[in-house]
Amino acid sequence: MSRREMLAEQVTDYVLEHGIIGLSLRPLAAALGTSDRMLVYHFGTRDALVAEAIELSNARSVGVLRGLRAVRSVRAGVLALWQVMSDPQVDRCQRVYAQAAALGLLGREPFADTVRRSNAEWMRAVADYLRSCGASPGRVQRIARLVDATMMGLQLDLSVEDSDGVERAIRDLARTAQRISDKAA
Amino acid sequence: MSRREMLAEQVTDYVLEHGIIGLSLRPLAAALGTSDRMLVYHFGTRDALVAEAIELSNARSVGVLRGLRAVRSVRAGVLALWQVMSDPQVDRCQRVYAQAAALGLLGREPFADTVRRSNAEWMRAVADYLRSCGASPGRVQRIARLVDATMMGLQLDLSVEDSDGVERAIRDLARTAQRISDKAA
DNA sequence: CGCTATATGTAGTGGGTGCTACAGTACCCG
DNA sequence: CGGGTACTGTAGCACCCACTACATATAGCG
Repeated sequence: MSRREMLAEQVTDYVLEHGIIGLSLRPLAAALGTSDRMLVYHFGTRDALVAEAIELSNARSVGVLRGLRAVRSVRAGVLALWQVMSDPQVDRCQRVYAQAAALGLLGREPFADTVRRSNAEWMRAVADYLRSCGASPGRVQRIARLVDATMMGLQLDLSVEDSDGVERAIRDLARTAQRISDKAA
Repeated sequence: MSRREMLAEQVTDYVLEHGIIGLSLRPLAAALGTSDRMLVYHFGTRDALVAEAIELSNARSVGVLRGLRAVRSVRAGVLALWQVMSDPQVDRCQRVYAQAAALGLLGREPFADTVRRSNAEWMRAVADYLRSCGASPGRVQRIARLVDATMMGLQLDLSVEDSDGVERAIRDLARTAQRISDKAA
């Protein structure tokens, strides 16, 4: 494992903890026991660093999701998915993704491609998992999109207020997903 | 209309255009034809300015929603809601909200209360609208939460990639909302 | 040994940041 | 007219930013 790779992992840890929005090199470097000089040396640019951290963060959450074993129904699969999303590891990754999306929203940052690719990979993993739970192959994309969007929105809500209606919403979502998979539109 | 109020409106316009994430006083002031000196004079602090812009932005989108006339069914109401959310005016407000939430996600900014209140007000407006469309009063909160979260997630998705599955997801959501309203859980 | 590539420390540059001190100006009320 | 109040321009402070120039250390390899 090269020095650069090690640093990239550490940077990702830091980013998962502190977010990417106000990230600046000097505090980051200090927390890692190195200097901004080194970060720029290894990664070339702050933006490149952040992009790499986003990719690694996404890879981690995809990894967790890929390791999830299938359950018997789509409905149960959605509930299992929500548990994964609530796992602190994955949760933090999703929040980084939300920040990246929020930053990209107004086209300010040049990470559009990175975020797009990460999201596509994540969506693929979600769809694959739901398929392995028995979701209709012809409708799994449609289900995955609905499930992913709703969970993202609920997570945003959760960070704003600890709302109790979230569990209920997840159950509604799970039932809907099951229904879409079962019968024709 | 006091000078301060006029400035606040202009600031809100600017924020809806440029977001709140990297907002800095000098470019903002320049765009408004004034100076950072003035902004600080009228609002006291950059953070206070941003908080006020968030509130005004939210007030605008709530205003649009409150002006929406009821339709005959929950299902149609959800579709109408999505149209409102897709309106550039409201869309931008929601994006500002997403940015605020993303900022608040990791507790970095002191706007937690502002965002919380704004969100509560918005959720109330959504619930009121759905109720006026005939949603079961006992379940309207539950429906509103699901609808709002899903739409927020879909909007985030839309900003990342112009995904075509979104309309489909909205229709699925509308049908689900109708079903929840109609029959017991 | 010497040479080269990788890694690191020191110090700095130019620029942007929020915010302030101070000195006004314009206007309304008495 | 005099005096307060609302507003504005100029200049600057102290700080943080990403990034760089330059010198240096260390290690592998012939």
